[in-house]
Amino acid sequence: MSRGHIRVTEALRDEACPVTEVLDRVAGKWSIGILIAAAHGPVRFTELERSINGISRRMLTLTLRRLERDGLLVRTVYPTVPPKVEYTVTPMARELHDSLTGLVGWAERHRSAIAEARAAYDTATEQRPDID
Amino acid sequence: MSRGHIRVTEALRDEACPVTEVLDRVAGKWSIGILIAAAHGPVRFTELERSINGISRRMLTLTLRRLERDGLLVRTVYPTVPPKVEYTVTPMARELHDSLTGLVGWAERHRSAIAEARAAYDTATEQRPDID
DNA sequence: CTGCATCCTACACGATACTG
DNA sequence: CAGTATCGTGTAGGATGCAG
Repeated sequence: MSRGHIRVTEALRDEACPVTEVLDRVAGKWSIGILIAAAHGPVRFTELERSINGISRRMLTLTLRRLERDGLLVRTVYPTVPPKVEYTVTPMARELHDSLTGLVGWAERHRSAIAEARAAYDTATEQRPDID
Repeated sequence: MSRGHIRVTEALRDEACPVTEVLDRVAGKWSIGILIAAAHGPVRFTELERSINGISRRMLTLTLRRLERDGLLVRTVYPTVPPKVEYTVTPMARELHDSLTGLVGWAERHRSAIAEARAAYDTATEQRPDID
């Protein structure tokens, strides 16, 4: 698929908005989980697949590739008979770790509060369709 | 046990995916920008629209609604002749601020490094056997 | 074991126009 | 000023199957 001109657009947008830039890299449903799981040391493909609950093989591969492309992960292939591949976080990605765990910790602390806020909002927002 | 890092991944899995939860809330192209922009005090709709470069009115509204629903923003309407609406971050959202600015700061520090990593990766990947 | 190819659906997002 | 309504696009992500 040739998307050369698309890259230009992306580059322009990234220049304009550093905030968007963060999200484009760390966004995705599984990026943070992978980065945290790999933060402590080299992790194998299957190891990630098992530890990250709910991820499909396809998304694991795609996310891994994108993180590798952005220089957040290093992929090491051992040409053994059963293939062995290890993913290691780069120093750059390691700098992200604190913010990432901060995010996760925040989510854990406020999970119930958020659920309540949602329920309250939805209840208050529920309009009766038949108000004549 | 010599494989202590396994415990971390297991912990991640046991959490019923708080990671996904964070992203579901903070994800979206504009959430972080809005939360940071509103962190210093009440912000009006148009004020946000002007300060966040590139956001459409529709996405601003949608993101605002979602953040409000999750209890991260409080929406205050002043029934004046020209409508006035202010959005204020909740204490819960304020706790996120450090992690958020951490992310943005990280992005700014490593922007060029990431761009280089991307270019290098793409160059190494575009080894086309035959050129059309 | 570690992927890639293909098909498909959901939804995030943008553009535009209209409104109290 | 602060939205809502509608339409169209791209793409993230899931399911499944094949391969080195």
